[in-house]
This record gives sequence, structure tokens and C-alpha cells, in this order.
Amino acid sequence: MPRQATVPPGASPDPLDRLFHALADRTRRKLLAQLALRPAKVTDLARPFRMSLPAVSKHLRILEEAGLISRTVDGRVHRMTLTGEPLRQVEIWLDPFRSYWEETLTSLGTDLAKHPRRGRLKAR
Amino acid sequence: MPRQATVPPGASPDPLDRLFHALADRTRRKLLAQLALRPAKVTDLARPFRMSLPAVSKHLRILEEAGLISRTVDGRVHRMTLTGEPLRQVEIWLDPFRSYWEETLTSLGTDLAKHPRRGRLKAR
DNA sequence: GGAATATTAAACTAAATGGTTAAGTATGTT
DNA sequence: AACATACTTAACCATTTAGTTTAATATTCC
Repeated sequence: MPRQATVPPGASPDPLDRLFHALADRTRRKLLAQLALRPAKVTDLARPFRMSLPAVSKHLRILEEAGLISRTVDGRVHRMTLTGEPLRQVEIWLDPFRSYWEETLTSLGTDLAKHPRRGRLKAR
Repeated sequence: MPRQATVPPGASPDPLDRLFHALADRTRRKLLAQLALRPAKVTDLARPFRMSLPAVSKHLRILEEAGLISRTVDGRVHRMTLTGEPLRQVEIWLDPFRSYWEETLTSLGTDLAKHPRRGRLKAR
């Protein structure tokens, strides 16, 4: 029997897929945390990592395509800047669930429902 | 020269990696949205999808391993339930960035900073 | 013009993803 | 006992991922 095509070739360019996928990597989250402090050029962003420059370059592209960062090329330097909007999209996606887990927590007697957290940004 | 191992074999079991990765799939997000309404058994969850039962079963396992759902086996029926906590972890990760994009938005004159949204949960 | 610098592009690779079908494993039902 | 139901497991497959190294492309500096 002629084995059937397993996956439709033009698969999901779903923006939330791309967004969450971009966030599903430690390196990329660290890059975002760094960029939250200030814009930076590629070399500076790459320095802390034990991986090649092209590897970081690729990660940056994934973040860029997810809309999480933008790039301004100035001569040979590419300056990357965090873009808030997509994270807001995450927040918006998350929002309908919020009441759910706040309920869950309060029903457990743990009254963190009025979110008193809000710490300093730390690379993870 | 002996080509070097490309990727460390015991790669990232980072919980946030697993969490965001679990969310980076439309099908899985739909499953979560469904489970936010009420717990459900596997067959019922699978019904709306145009994919095989084992495929859905795998998605559920990924959600389960990310901690997003839990399973109670009752006879041959597996009842899945949404677990709020990991979504709270997303929120916590997101939090340090919040001021950033709220700032960005207000500085653009778009005063949505006091988040007046909060819609009904809708499968996406 | 030529060398150094900043960065991407190309070609390769091992492993993971997301799907498939077919086979197993319990548990109910008759 | 036999059959149906509700699943998971196994084996397979194409595509994508995340890294590598080497090469190419601009730009700046001397």
C-alpha cells in the first residue's frame, strides 16, 4: 500500500506557535532577558554563550521572526531591540486561564491571588 | 580531524523549555482550552480533531509531562484535568517583562496599560 | 588597496517532532 | 468465553531543530 504523506507540507505558520516555540529555548529566553535591559549588538549578545556565533545568530532570527525583537542595521553592526507586543500576546492568550489558576490557588487556601510578586529581571 | 559531537546527548530537561514547548502547538493549546471548561476523557478530547487517537494521546502526554494536565485512570477511562500551576509559572516568567511592554505601549500614547481586556475562553 | 571586524549564508549532522498504522493491554458487556 | 471499548506502545517516516564548520558579504580602519 502506498504510504501516505504524513504531514501536510505547508505546515503551521501559526503566530502563537512561532511565539511559544521561540520562547521554548533557554538560550533564547536568556537573549530576551538581556535585551530587556538594553538593546545590544549580536557579538555582545553572543559573548556569554558557549556556542558559536552563527548559532546565536540563528536564535536571534527565530526571535525576530516571532516578532519578539527587531533589528536595525547600522553599518556592519546589527543592533537588536526587544519588542514588547508579542509578549503581550502571550499574556492575552494566558488571560482566560488566569481566573482558573487563581481560583485553584485560593481554593487551596494559598492567597497569592492578588499577585504581590514582581521581581527583578534575571536571565534564565 | 574527528568530527565532534554536535549536541550534548542529555540535553535540556529545563521545565520552562518543556512548558513553552508544550504550548507551542495549536492542537495542544486547543486541548488545554477544552480542559479549562471541564475535565474530559481522551476519546472526547480527541473527537474534534482530524488526527488519529494515538496522535492526540501523544499530545496529552506532552501536556502531562509539562505538568499542565493530570490524569486519573478510572477503569479503562483516563480522565484528564487542567493543572493551573504551570501557567502561573509562565505568568511569573512573563512578569519582569510586563512593565517593559506596558511602558512601550503607553509611550506610544496607546493607553491600554490598565488591561481592560479579559474575554471568554475560546479554543485557538 | 588590503586587513580586520561584524555578521549572515551554506552545507552538514544527530536528535527531536508530529504524524501515521498496527499491535498490545486492560476493562467492561453480553 | 468472546467481543467491544478505551486506551497506550511500538515501529516507522518526513521534516524541523539546534548545533557545527567553512565560506561569503559588507563595512571600517590603516
